[in-house]
Amino acid sequence: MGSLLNGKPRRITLDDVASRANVSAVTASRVLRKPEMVSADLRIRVDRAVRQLGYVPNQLASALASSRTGRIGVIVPSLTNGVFGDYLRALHDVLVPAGLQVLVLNSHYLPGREEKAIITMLGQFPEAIILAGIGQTAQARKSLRQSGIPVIQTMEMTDKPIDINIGLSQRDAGYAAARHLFGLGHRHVGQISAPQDSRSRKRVEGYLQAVEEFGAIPMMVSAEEPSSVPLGGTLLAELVTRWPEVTGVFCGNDNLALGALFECQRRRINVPEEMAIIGFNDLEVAACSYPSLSTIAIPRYEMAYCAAEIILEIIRGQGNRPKNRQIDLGFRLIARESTAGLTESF
Amino acid sequence: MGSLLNGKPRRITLDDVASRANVSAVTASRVLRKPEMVSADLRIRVDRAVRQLGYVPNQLASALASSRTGRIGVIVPSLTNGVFGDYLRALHDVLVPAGLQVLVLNSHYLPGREEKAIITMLGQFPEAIILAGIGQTAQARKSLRQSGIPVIQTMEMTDKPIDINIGLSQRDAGYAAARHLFGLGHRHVGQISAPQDSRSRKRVEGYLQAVEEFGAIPMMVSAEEPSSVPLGGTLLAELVTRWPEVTGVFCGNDNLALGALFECQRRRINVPEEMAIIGFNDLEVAACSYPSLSTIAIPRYEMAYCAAEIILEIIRGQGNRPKNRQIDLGFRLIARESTAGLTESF
DNA sequence: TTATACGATGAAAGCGCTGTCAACAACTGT
DNA sequence: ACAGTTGTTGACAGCGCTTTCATCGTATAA
Repeated sequence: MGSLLNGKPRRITLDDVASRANVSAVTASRVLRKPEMVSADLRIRVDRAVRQLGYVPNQLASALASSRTGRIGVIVPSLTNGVFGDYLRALHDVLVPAGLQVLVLNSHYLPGREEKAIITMLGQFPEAIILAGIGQTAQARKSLRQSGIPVIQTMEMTDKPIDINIGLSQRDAGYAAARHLFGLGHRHVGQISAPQDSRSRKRVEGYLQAVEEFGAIPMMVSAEEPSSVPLGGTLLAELVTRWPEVTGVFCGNDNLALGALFECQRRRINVPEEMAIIGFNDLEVAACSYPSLSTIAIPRYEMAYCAAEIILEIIRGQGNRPKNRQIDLGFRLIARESTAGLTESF
Repeated sequence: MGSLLNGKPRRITLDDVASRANVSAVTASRVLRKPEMVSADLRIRVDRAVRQLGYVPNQLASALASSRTGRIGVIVPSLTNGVFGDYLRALHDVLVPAGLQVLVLNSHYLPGREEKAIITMLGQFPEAIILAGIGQTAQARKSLRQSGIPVIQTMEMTDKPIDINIGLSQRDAGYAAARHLFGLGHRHVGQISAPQDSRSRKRVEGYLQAVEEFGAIPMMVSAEEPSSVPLGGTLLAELVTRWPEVTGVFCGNDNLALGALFECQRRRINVPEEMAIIGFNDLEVAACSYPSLSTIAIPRYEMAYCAAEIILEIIRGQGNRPKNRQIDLGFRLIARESTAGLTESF
């Protein structure tokens, strides 16, 4: 059994299975792809042969012959960000049971790398592509269009989707976060961010809108480096140094917010009494930190779920796109301890 | 009508390029794969045809014909865990510049899903496979052996590697963490964990060894659910309820440690004065929390880097495995504020 | 000059699988 | 009993590319 000795272990092919089961290769193939088309008797024989031989289908050959790769391409800007954990989970939840494979590539928040990732991905012949954000390069958009496959842009809304767009208004969400702080009575509300992507910038726009609406002065600090917990601390330090009067801060995301919280603790600034903090995304940690973090919950699982279902529908059906190509899934403000104290005045 | 997806324009193939350049398909292929074998004249003609037609090679067909896919399979138990972020980065850093593709699958810490992932992966014909951990199912091990490709198990050591093993002794590392607490003078050292994988269990073994060595009583709380920050809080609460005398806790990983820290803050238990906390992995957040978290740093980047280089060597060379198939990269104890105070007594 | 080596090129043969369609058996209703 | 139907199965022809291996012209040695 399993002799590792002989020099060239030829791979088990469908033909091997077929001859072992005394059927034709086509039938063996059908047992694997469309079992309902084969009689029970043969099905059992083939299944047994597959098991005995340890046959593993060659997906390359299968894809080449059928021009269906069963692959869905996904490009996200980060794998470690908790947001994309839930996002990818939703994709798997829908796509894997449907017999599709999810291919993930990481763009590292860089449009250039996203473009490369898209090209690479297209070379794999995915049957659809799901992207995070709407900021693809012109070249990338062109390649995507040319490919003819369904393309879903997620996480934010756009008026000119490449194909289909599922998201939320990041600007409105940013506005809601800032307005929450102003509504609590804060007059000096700061903003810290690591605006690597257009979504982050949209949130800042929302903040600025609120600032203007409440007749306040914008107080913003940002960094070009990737967002991280420690960066939140650094940025908060810079913020309170430049504007000591700040009593509330809207952080571009929950990691920054957590870092800001730690920095406040380190500096003996009480949260929320002396500094109210609101984050963005509603990562798991936001609910259990001390004090717990107020934040904006975005429907990341739902967006991905919805995207996956639409893809399924297009692939199963005749490739017809849904009537509605722009879907806004909204967001929710979650008020927790880090902005508690005063009652919101409206 | 073999076009991909709803009968759009036919894809440009190598034959199209060849006839446009007035050469044979073989020559066109060579221009792309082994340009030095083709005369300058033809090379230029083919290159021009490629550009004019916007030809993109079909990797499926190429791989099928040459039985070289240029793919390296990687299976990790989690994508969101920060540990695997660095791990995957190292893999990309080495493999992508070498012209290889990195295919990642997620096993969700379940041996059954890992087995499925391995089968799926093998169906893609990777030229090598990198695994996290050593706990593969018997079936998975068999398939891997049968495939004949290099297999590298990482993250922990084993006496019986499937092929090659790069890691560290999780048991020793767990022992070091627990011993650190005992060494600081703590007599009642607890342990919390979410032992989804064998690595986590090995760390607990190390803890138990230290407990015995210091003549202490084991005080352990664990949960079967996936590890998370909030779970750390829950487990710490359970720990101090069952053993109020506990003054130090070794957390199975940094997320649990962070949750434990928050729970201590919530309960007004001072860290480290009343409760020393040590985590595991040295995630980014451990260094910047307040108080900062002591932890065990594991060479996750190095392990992956090393694995990638070995693979490169095997693939480039004649498939010869390195002489040393078991590589222990060690670990480091990082003492920070969460275990500060007393001076370690040895 | 003739024999010989060599580099450049193309024809043919698959890689392992699936789509198509024809062949055939086992039914149905009249 | 017959044609008509339904359901199974297999032969064949590729999918787009690469890998032989044979061919050809030219440069080198004798």
